[in-house]
Amino acid sequence: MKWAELEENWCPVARTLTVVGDRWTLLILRDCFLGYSKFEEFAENTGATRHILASRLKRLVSTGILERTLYNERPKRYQYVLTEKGKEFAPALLAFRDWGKKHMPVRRSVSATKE
Amino acid sequence: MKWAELEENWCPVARTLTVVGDRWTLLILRDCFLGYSKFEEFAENTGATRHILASRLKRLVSTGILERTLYNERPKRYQYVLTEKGKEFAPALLAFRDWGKKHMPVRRSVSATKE
DNA sequence: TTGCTAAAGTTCCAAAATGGAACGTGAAAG
DNA sequence: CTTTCACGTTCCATTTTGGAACTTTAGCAA
Repeated sequence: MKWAELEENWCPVARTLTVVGDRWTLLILRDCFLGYSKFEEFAENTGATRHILASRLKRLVSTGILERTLYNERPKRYQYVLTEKGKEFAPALLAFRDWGKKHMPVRRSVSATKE
Repeated sequence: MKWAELEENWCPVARTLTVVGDRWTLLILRDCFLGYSKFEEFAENTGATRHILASRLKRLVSTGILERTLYNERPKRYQYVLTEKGKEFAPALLAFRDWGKKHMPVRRSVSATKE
């Protein structure tokens, strides 16, 4: 089954997944809620390759979840900000966060200092 | 970046995505909440191939979200049911549902009768 | 005016994941 | 015997992804 077909699914969960049903998109949105808005910031914070990042941002913009706006004229620099539609995704992200906090503890036992 | 690395991410959203961050896993969970529990039911309702379905179910069981139990002795038949950990994913699924209902309307204009 | 840096992408290719269909298994039913 | 059912597994071609290098536009420094 292809992505496109899922868009017409009777189930709203399935349709939602056509936009955020992959490994990186939700991490980009998380960054947006944390106040980040630039390509380089997303690249660094999410760990997604620039390649994938570019395609995900395109999709988020084309679906009206993010808006791409100019923040510097010369040279042209763009930033991505949440639209109202995007902001309304907050409850889902919070639910993921809460569930993860409770049920997905970080394995790595003690220390955060390298080893 | 690999899946495994995301498991140790500081962010609970990222860690949650290591389990449900793909196209099909959430649809399987949706089915579980709708009362389905069998391999064939998931295959039919989600549209995932049996191949992928088997691997996703394995992951959901290994992460303690679903439990695989025998419901028929001979021949051996198994079913998958939500654990407490799995049931607590409900808020996330509901958030996806609500967002999808509001922001991802089904495109196909009228008729449901084929064309 | 040559060189370095920065932001935002794009391009290329090998590696990994996925889709689809066929096959395997154990047991009941016709 | 032959089908059917439920639950997977296997195989291979197609897609998607990861990673690194490259591109473009322009400011700033030497």
